[in-house]
Amino acid sequence: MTARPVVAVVGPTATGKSDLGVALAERLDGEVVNADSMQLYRGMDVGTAKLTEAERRGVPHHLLDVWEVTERASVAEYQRLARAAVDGVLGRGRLPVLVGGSGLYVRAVLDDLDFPGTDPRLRARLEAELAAVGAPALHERLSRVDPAAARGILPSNGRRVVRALEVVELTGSSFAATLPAPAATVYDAVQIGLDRPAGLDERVEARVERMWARGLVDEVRALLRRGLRDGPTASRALGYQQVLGYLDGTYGEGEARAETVRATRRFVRRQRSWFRRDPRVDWLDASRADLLAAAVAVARRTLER
RNA sequence: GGCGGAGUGGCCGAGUGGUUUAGGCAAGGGCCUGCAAAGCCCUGUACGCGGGUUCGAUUCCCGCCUCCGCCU
Repeated sequence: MTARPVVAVVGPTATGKSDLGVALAERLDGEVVNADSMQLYRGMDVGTAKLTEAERRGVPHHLLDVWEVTERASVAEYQRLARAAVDGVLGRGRLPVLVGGSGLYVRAVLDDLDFPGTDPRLRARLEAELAAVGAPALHERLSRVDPAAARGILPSNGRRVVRALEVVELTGSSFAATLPAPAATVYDAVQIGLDRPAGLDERVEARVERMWARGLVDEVRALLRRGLRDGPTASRALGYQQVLGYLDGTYGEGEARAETVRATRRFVRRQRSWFRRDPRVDWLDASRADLLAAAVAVARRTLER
């Protein structure tokens, strides 16, 4: 058995990662650590397809419901929390099962990523400038102070230009604009990639239908009272964003639902493109009958080496 | 049957007698170190059919077909 084992279940949404995570934890004496950026929010349950208490079947779950919807998400903070959670599980002599489709979050836990700091005031200033002069102008400035970073970021991508400028101003040194090759791992991790080459579109549709049936609109109304609109991250989550649009009349309810389906499909494409390029991911077709056995086999093969 | 209008890439939808042949959506591909369910980038030579005019027709003319109105 390796020293610091972690089993990660990754891949696009609506493939059944959460269920597999629970099953794996049961079989391998594990505890689940969430790696889904939106399930970190308290009160975002039906829209994020968070497992219910019953569905967790007694398996401890970490890092669900830790942020208020008004808070801006932060990978760096997530990294601290998640590493602490994983280490806690290991300390109990159990197996951490990291489950989630947020690519950067998964990587922040498993790989040796170091996020330079941030400063709210500086960030606010840069964002104001972005709004005033536009992304290309800021990008030009970036190319003067940090040409390498500028080359790695498209002039149109305001968000990333702002972050790069922030890091440069804060640290006085250059912003490493590209990820290191996926190699430097902090844990002895297996990444099981779950996908459904056929039929995922239908599942996405069914999932959105279910979200509505289970009261997504009411959930959003409740979150509104807790400041959802002021949350820069939570208010943009799939489903939530569209219901907000419905509630203020931007579109009808049916339209909001259809738009949620479309946006989720686009999201699936982005998730695939993120996870596909990591050669360490072992892919399994989620529709196979012996999925759990296959996943257990993959986990054991890698961990008991 | 008559009159009028329309037929454009998967859908919507502009437009023009000829270097780069709109745009939007959908679809596909990609990027990614502090909002990542976010942000950003790339990819489609299509003009109903047959003739004609022309150096050249998606664009002009004729016929046909289909659709939509109105009339009989």
